[in-house]
Amino acid sequence: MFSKSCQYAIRAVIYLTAHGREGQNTGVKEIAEALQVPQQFLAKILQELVRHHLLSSVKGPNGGFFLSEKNLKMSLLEVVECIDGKAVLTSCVLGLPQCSGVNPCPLHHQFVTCREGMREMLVNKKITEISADLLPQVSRF
Amino acid sequence: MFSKSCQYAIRAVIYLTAHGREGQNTGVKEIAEALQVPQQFLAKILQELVRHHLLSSVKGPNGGFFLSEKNLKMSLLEVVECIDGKAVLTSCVLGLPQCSGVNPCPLHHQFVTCREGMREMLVNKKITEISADLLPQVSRF
DNA sequence: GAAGTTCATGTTTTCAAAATCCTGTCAGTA
DNA sequence: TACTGACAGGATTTTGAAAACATGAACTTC
Ligand code: FES
Ligand code: FES
Repeated sequence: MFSKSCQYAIRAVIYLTAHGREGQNTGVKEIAEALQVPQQFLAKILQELVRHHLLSSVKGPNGGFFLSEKNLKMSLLEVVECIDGKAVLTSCVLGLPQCSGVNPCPLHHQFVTCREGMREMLVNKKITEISADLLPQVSRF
Repeated sequence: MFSKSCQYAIRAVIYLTAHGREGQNTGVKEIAEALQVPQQFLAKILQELVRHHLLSSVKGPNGGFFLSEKNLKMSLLEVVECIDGKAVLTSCVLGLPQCSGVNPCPLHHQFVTCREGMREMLVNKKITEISADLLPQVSRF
C-alpha cells in the first residue's frame, strides 16, 4: 500500500505528536531508536517533510524536529502525498495508465470506494487528533 | 497496493474470461501482447498460477492457457494470495510486525474497514462474473 | 572564536522485485 | 521417428527502493 519511507514518515509524525515535549526538540536519534528504524534513512525522510513545510526543525545542540502550530493543523494525507506522491491515491489498482470513471477497469468502481475510504481516513486523522488515540503503538516492533 | 506481478496476474485472468474461446487455448504471446506486458515475465506468473491450480495449461502445438470449470469458480482473492501472499490483506498499514485489534496501531481500526472492503471486492468478484462487466479495459494501455 | 552537536545533502552500496536469457520438456503432425 | 510449437523452469541481468556512508552547514555553549 504505502512505501516503507511513507510508513516511517507517518510513524515519525505520530511519534512526535505523542512524545514531542512542549518547546523541546526531538532528535532523529531518539525517533529512530523508538521506532526501530534506520536512523540515516529516517533523517532523509524527515528532511523531505521539512522541505515541504510539514515539519519543523532547528539545528545545533538541543536542536531537532518538532511540530509547529501550523504543522499540527495538517492531515496525514499531506504527509503521504509528500513522500509517496499524489498518485498513490489516484492510480489504478491494476496498474493501468489512467484511472477514471470514463474508461474504468473491471475493478474500478468497487476499488474507488476502498480508496476514498482510505483518503477519508488520512484526511480525518488530523495530526493533532491522533495523540488522543492509543499511541505508544507506533514504536511497537 | 499489489505488486506488478499480481496486477499482471489479475489482468491475465480477466483477459482469459473475456477472450478465452470455448475449447481453445490461449498462448502467452497473445495475452502478453494484448496486455502490453513482458511476455517471459508473464509466463512465469501464469506458471505459478498453474502450479496452484488456479489456471490450466496444455503444452505443445495449439497449446496454451485456459480456465477450467473448476478454475472459473475461484475468486480473484485466491489469485492475489497466490502471487503476493496472504500477508497483503492482513499486514499493518504502518508496517508494524503484527496487526490485530489487541494491540492496534493508531490507524488500525479505520484501516481494517478499508482492507475488508478490498477483500470483499476480491471475493465477490468471482472470475466467472467478471466477463459480464465492461471488459476490454484490461488491455488498455 | 573554537569545539561539539545536530540537521542538511550528495554519493555509494545493498537488496529484492522486475525482466530477460537459455535450455528442457511435452504434445501434436507428418 | 523427426520436427515443430508451446509451456516449464533454472540462471542471469537490470532496475529502483532501501539503507549506509561521508561531508557540509548551522547553531549553542563555553
Ligand atoms: S481504472 Fe482501475 S482502479 Fe480506476
Ligand atoms: S496494527 Fe496497524 S493496521 Fe492493524
